[in-house]
Amino acid sequence: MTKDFECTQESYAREVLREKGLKSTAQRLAVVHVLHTSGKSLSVGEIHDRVKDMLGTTGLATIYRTLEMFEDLGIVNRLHFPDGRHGYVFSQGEHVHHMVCVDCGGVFDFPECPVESFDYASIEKQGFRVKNHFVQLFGQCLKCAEAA
Amino acid sequence: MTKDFECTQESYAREVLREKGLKSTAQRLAVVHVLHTSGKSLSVGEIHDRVKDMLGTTGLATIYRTLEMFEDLGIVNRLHFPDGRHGYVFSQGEHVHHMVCVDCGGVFDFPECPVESFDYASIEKQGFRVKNHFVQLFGQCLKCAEAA
DNA sequence: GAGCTAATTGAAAATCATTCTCATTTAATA
DNA sequence: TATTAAATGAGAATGATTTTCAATTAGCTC
Repeated sequence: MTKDFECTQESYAREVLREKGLKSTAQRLAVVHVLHTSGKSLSVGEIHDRVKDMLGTTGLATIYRTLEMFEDLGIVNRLHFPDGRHGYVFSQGEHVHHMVCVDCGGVFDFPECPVESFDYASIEKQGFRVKNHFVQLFGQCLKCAEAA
Repeated sequence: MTKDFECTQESYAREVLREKGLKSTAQRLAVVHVLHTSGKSLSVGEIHDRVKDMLGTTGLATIYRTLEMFEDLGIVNRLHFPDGRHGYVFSQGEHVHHMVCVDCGGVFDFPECPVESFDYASIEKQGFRVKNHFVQLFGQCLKCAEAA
């Protein structure tokens, strides 16, 4: 499956896949497409529905397999919501964190990492070696604040 | 169910429950007990098993109901693991974050919040109003580092 | 461009996690 | 001790995720 025109996100994914010897299937590229054009995080079910719209029949298991693989590859980030649900957003592997609008579900990046500049002294005093971290902000976006 | 001797964590939970007009049942206090004596976060299933050890028969649904309620009351915090699983730790309502040892699963608090001192300027420029945040560190604890 | 092969997929079943229902029990209060 | 609303247990129901396996396909090679 090759298209004449392809956005940078799809080319990026294609490239990462090739580097790992993985195939750039229509399903995988469709997942990239729905995620990066969505503007908000999507649940597995939403991704599945949109990919089905694009490709016709598509198995749910494929969506799960793709998302798991993409997370390992740094192509998607998984968000955790307070109610236990998960959402997925496109990522190009940069270190960003996400701010989620609790009203509309919109997701916005913020590149400055609050944890990176944090002084770990008190933690390291106890002997911990911090390897990575998960940060997510919840709040209200401009649009929803105005609508309220 | 009243005991002659009770640890501060159980008294604390009992107090929070009473304030809300909720009952201090054996099951609820057992959940507090297994969580605060565990030293690491526990899954729902682990909590269920340990509570059953303490009380004999106990319904799994009760554990779920208790954990959900306790989270609302600030008596427990829920952790999110990279693989999608959840763990629960005891909390006395303070604003702490958790550092999880990826080897032994041990959980350690750190009271200094990296996000609270963070300069939100760039985010607020875009109109976001940050309401709360979720932060979790992953790494290796002293014991596991020494054992390795 | 056709053939080859390992990777990938779809569909359904299997598994695991979570919530709901409802009859029974119990903590808290009087 | 009696009352009553809150809480529980058991199992069914629901929902999320993973597995299995036969059929399909992307990415080579020629």
